[in-house]
Amino acid sequence: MSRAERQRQTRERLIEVAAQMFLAVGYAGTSLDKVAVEAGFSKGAVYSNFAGKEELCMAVLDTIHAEKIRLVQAVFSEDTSLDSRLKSFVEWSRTGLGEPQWTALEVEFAAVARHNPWVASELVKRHREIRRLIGQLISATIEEADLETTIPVEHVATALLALGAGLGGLRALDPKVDPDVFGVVLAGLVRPRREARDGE
Amino acid sequence: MSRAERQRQTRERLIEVAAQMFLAVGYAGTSLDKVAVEAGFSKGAVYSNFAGKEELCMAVLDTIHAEKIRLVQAVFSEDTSLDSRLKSFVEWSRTGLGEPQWTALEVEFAAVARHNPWVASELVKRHREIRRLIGQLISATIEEADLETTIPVEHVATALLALGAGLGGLRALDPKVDPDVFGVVLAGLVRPRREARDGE
DNA sequence: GTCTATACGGTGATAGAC
DNA sequence: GTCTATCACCGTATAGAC
Repeated sequence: MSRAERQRQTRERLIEVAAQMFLAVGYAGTSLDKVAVEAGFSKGAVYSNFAGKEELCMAVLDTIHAEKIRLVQAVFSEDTSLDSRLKSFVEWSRTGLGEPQWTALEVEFAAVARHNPWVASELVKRHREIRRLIGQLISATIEEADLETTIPVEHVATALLALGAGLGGLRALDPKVDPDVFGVVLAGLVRPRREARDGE
Repeated sequence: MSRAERQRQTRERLIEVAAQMFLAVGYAGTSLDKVAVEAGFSKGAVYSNFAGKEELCMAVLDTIHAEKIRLVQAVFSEDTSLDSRLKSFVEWSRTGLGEPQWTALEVEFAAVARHNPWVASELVKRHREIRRLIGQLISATIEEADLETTIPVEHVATALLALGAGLGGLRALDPKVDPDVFGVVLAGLVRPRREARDGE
């Protein structure tokens, strides 16, 4: 028991340190040796707990994802008016969702996946799940708000995921890129629902 | 004279070979040694013609950018109906603009810029120029077509650039991601212009 | 079973010969 | 300008201590 507990702590400590480094200097810029030493271990400890650099980064991203999803769902579960919740979401999307360091890592790691089928398939799983989640949130929200999307909801979900990643990438390079673009585009893709259609 | 000509040929040959490799296996996956040998030179020749891996990749991207811009402008300069030109563009955007290998490289290289201020500033220059170009094309097109964007044109330009990069990244991983999302979102962001406004 | 120590192949980069 | 030799560094693999 104490054995398993210690390993869990080692694993978590490695993930914690790795997360800081990956976010600060990117995937390629992070060396496993520095991660291990900074965490108080040797490089071999990393390989005892993770199959390699890719798996470590995947574990890091998974903890970040869990946190992001938790936050989004918390925002949409607020017991306030719809307007208030949407405002909270848009406000949060500017900082938390588009966080350049995170999005840049996400996007850099996706490039790594091109050489590693395992990473690719794992990422695809997560992307599909996230798009499903986004679609659900949008569907529920626009229904409550008597809005409709100007394009199919699945397309909106894919577009928002891609837009978030792309914007984060741009903003990581150029701080002048307007972080509001995300919310503005989202607003541009919905319109008031016509309760009673004329011709149909 | 023959001297300068030979060096120009060496440089072009290196860029040509490097472009193939960068696109095929990505930035990190490409080694300068293999590029040099494949081109018929030694690694030192690369360093005689380029300051390093980053500059070589930047040169590769510049040739690709020039080609893409040439194609887009050719499409919009066609001497046909507006509908026909737009159709050409949307058709081309599905394959040429969203080409996963290219977008993935673009996005991977942007991650490199985080350690290299020179790369960062060069990329920012190009992004701003491209957004300016996109904005011009959109402005001219929607005016001719009596359309208007639902959000400011600058935002549309930024959004399309980000969306293209993000979608390319997603599609490089997951072929099932719908390539039409780009065109659909673009269509969702424009609407017929009201010639005579009521209230204002 | 975990972690340390060490070694290996390969990379980007540099210095010097031609 | 180009090539060869060399260096420092990284991810990975393995052997052995506890």
